[in-house]
Amino acid sequence: MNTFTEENYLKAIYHISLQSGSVSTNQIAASLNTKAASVTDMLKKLAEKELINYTKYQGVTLTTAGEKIAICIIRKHRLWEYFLVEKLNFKWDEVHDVAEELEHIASKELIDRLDDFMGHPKYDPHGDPIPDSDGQFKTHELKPVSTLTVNESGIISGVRDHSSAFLQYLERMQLIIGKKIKVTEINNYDHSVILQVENKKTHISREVANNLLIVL
Amino acid sequence: MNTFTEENYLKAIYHISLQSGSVSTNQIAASLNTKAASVTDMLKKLAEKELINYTKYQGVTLTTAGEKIAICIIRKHRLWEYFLVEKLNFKWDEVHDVAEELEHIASKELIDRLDDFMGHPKYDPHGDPIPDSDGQFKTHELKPVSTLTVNESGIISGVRDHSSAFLQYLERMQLIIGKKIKVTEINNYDHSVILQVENKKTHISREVANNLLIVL
DNA sequence: TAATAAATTTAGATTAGTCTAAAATATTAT
DNA sequence: ATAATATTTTAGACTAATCTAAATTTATTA
Ligand SMILES: [Mn+2]
Ligand SMILES: [Mn+2]
Ligand SMILES: [Mn+2]
Ligand SMILES: [Mn+2]
Repeated sequence: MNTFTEENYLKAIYHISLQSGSVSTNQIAASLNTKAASVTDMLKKLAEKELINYTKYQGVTLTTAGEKIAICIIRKHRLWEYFLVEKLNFKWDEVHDVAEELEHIASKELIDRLDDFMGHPKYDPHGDPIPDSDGQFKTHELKPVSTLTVNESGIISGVRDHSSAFLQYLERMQLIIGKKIKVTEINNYDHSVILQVENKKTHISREVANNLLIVL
Repeated sequence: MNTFTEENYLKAIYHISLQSGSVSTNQIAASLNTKAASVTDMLKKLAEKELINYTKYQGVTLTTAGEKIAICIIRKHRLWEYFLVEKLNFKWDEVHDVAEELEHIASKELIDRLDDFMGHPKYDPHGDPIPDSDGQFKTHELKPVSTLTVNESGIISGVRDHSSAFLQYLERMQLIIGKKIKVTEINNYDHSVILQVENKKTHISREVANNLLIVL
């Protein structure tokens, strides 16, 4: 098996590659709060184990084996987050750090039974898809509220920023996964947006509109 | 906070001291499948942190702080075992190894909410008491079936041997926590015991009778 | 009490993961 | 194309946890 540290590197590489395509040493270092020199050392080890493709100075990609491990960790992370929110009544902004620990519990049996126990949820509390036992999951195409024009509407389905500050703000504003919203006005000057949410109007900044994701 | 390794040492010291009173370097090494030299190194570190009282060649005892940590780990271990059996349908012989990992998840909030979720169970699946949030727990006085005489009875309430071989055997024989048993006969030659369990008779060896615990 | 055996500690190495500082390579801008 | 800058890798050192082998201390037993 792999160490916690190796698992965290694989997960970081997976997440970065989803956004930027290629994955650089510095990106990994930033994402794991470590130094580039440490990353280089670990990349050599992961390449040795054939979990990544690595050529000096050229960045890395996951091998099939590496990606499988990364997705398995992400499955565990998101299932535990779902458990914490749905069964133990944690708030959606409180679960990430505990899930960072729980995701490294090895037992596959455990996570599959937990999945059964909760009825095979498809999305975690932040709207991110939960891979199934075989690592399969579908990404629904999400777009930021900021891409909508006046009178367009959608259903809140995810967040781009996972920070607890942002999550707490959304909860306070009742901008919660599953709610239907409609854009009633866009401010010409600062691009802030006024939303119709149920029977209330809510005014959000451009930045919030950029980080709040919907499906049509 | 403490490392997993430190936590495992504290837990081992706690368990050994319950049985043998004093705790020697070799006992710890045996219990953790490591070498005496490694134990000595760790004892120095734990003494430095004031979690144990240690004088060279004299064995160790836990300080109040050390005992508090040990009990906290044991609470987590036993609550997770309860969760695995009661909520995820694991068998009682399958949960120990996973609990050995889960017990090191740090969050106190998590374990207290898990405790709430399950309704504050008092005993784990093997009959061992679960310390409450403040580390308090009561030990009911258990005695081995082998101490009973003919016609005495009791309720199965714990095991002395936690090996899966023994647990699987008990389950196969339907000798399960909570069942009432009565000694109907004791074999003079090999000290094996015949039990009345509900409407059936069950024949168990001296060794099993020694490792199966009851309350009167 | 002195010799022997057992338990424990020390000395010196090893491995995983990390760091800083310096060297090498790649990128960008003139 | 060359110089300046940014990125990445290497070199060398550190900590935590472990090991084996040797030295020391304690316990046993003659
Ligand atoms: Mn998360
Ligand atoms: Mn999430
Ligand atoms: Mn156990
Ligand atoms: Mn148990």
